[in-house]
Amino acid sequence: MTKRPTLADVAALAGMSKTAVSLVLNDRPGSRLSADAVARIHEAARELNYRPNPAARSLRLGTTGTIGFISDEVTITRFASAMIRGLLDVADERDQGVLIAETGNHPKQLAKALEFMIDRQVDGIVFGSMAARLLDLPPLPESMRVVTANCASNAGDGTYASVLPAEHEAGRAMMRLLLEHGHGEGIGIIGSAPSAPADRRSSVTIGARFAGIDEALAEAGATPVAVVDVGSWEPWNGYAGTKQVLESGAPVTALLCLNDRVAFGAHQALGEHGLRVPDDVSIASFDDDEIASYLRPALTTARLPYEEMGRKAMELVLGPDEPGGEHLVEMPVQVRGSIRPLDRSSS
Amino acid sequence: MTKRPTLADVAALAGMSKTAVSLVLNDRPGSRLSADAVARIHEAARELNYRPNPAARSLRLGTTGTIGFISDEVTITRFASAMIRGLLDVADERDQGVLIAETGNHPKQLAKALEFMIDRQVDGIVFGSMAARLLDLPPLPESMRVVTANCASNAGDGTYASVLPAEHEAGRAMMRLLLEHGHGEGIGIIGSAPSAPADRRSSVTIGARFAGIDEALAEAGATPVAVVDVGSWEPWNGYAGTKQVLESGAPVTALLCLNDRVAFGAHQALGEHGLRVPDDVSIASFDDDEIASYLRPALTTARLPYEEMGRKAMELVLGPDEPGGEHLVEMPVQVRGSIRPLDRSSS
DNA sequence: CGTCAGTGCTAAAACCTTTCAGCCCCGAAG
DNA sequence: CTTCGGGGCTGAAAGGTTTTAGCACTGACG
Repeated sequence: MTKRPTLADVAALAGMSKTAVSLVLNDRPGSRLSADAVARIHEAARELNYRPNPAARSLRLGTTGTIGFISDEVTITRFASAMIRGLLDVADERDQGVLIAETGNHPKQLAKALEFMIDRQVDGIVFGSMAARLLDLPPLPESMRVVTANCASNAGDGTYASVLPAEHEAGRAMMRLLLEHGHGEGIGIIGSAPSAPADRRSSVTIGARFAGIDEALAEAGATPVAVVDVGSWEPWNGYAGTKQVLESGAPVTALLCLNDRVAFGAHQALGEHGLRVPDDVSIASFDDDEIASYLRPALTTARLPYEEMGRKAMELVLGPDEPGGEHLVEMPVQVRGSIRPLDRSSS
Repeated sequence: MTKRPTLADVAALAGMSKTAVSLVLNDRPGSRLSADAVARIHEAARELNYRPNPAARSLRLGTTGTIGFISDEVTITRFASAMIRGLLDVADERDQGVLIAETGNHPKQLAKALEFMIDRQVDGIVFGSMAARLLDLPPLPESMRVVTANCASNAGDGTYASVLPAEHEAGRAMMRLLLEHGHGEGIGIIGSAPSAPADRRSSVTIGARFAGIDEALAEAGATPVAVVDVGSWEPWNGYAGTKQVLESGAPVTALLCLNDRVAFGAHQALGEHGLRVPDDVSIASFDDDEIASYLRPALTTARLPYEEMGRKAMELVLGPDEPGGEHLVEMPVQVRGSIRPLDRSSS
């Protein structure tokens, strides 16, 4: 193991100039070298197992074949890690590298990560977020390609492309599913309504989810028999909120939980009250978290399409066109055992 | 936004040579420049907001300030993603970048990722794995610093440092915990024994966990009243395995589950049999997975220290000394509500 | 006065690519 | 016989940094 072969080594072996080798290896159109020369160069490169030095290339070209991924906590927490899978898949297909950094929501960390990426001359940046928040981005170099995944940016002029889950559709679809199963008279909703629907900073998308739910209700002329605000969407809050509904005596036949963890808590509370899923109460929720499939019966839930958002974001940032606009990714409904048609006789 | 300032720009502004600027900015020991010159250079650099070009530096130095992280599925799946948190934390503290790639266990992908990292001249590589397997690594450049996290490599000569969870200790500790709570006469173990303890390729560490469990049993002269092999450690298998134990009529007072997902299934099976945790049956397990804290009562479990392993691995690869040897990271026991002392009267 | 040791600083090479500008030669057209 | 065009190829510069070797000067010492 001596030293990596360089362009000059290949040139020497092939008996040609560095220019010729570079031209051939990058098969530059318009450069006319004899077929013989081309063959000799390829042969020499193969023989030396030549691989170009990316640092030198970057220096000359100002381009790196690397995309930066900056997120609040995507890489770091388990919930959204599928997003990385999507990003990496696409990057790998196109032989691009991915440089990652996490900010933990500290603006200072964000600035540092950004500086780092720009210094390294990444060809583009994907910003990811766990909760679909509005991101405060400092001004970036004109030429930098930027896509935000599961979040939007403060650049209100639509400068940056954003990839978001189609929450409106999903909210509508889940509620309709419940209605179609005959639960119109006994629907409970577990999970807080967004405190200020216009507060895009805390969540860009949850408002849309609620709008979809409301739309489905309005279309059917139905009203929930219970709506409980549980604060943060954690299992213990779902448990408490559901308990509260049950103790109030509201005649629920189905629960729409705002995420799977809340649904998990609801499941526990139902169990303790001697109610069975789905025989006594149906449950529908959102996210398709890991636990959704662990429950017995497994949860019917609308999947947050992290992997697809990651793919889409990387495709946009690598794509031929300047990225821009809002891209919605479908939230597929995973139909499992937690919903059943309401027995007419019991109404 | 014109062009990034270069060393030459700083030199011109300070009225000094590029050499002087480089010397000062890297405060090279032994270079004697006048205090005045040093001040002028710093001032100029600050004024232009100069930041060195990493590509140029890499080209010259052959070093990149970047560590590669290659794993089978760590980044991609949720279970071990805390490992990345540890890696990134340390990297960030030391201003290092992290380049990631996933192999999905395909040797071809591994080769590609490796080639990529070597081309980019990363300063070191951390190999991670979800399941503590034995990794097949192709030969690497002599100078490359390598650490494996939650896995070992085939380089049997101990060339590469490895960071592993202290499974033996943890196995022993969990079993002792159960014994100390008076469950010596009624312990059931849910989860397969490793089919071939010597098969380091499928798991380098699970053997040690079982050895620890056995050691604690032997020390106390106790024998489990039931041991059930459930195949893969998933909730549904834990459920089935536990059901089998209960139906066999074995007088279990405590269940040691080989991971939290199995424990989750066990919890469900106990519930369906009208048994309560921990009043009727105690549960202990391993991993400290997300769901361990969702259960009611929450699970007492020995944590798989992914984050700490990530930290340790990055520290080793960045550390001053050539990494080497095996580094065990403690698996702390998270004591929660799922275990209670056995009522003497019931024995 | 010559030498010597510091002190303060710099020119230029090296790292490896890509690319602009241009060289030489040959055959064809004027 | 010149001019021209094009085919086949190359020299050298540029990109931004680090580092080696060494220059010019001053003051002290023999």
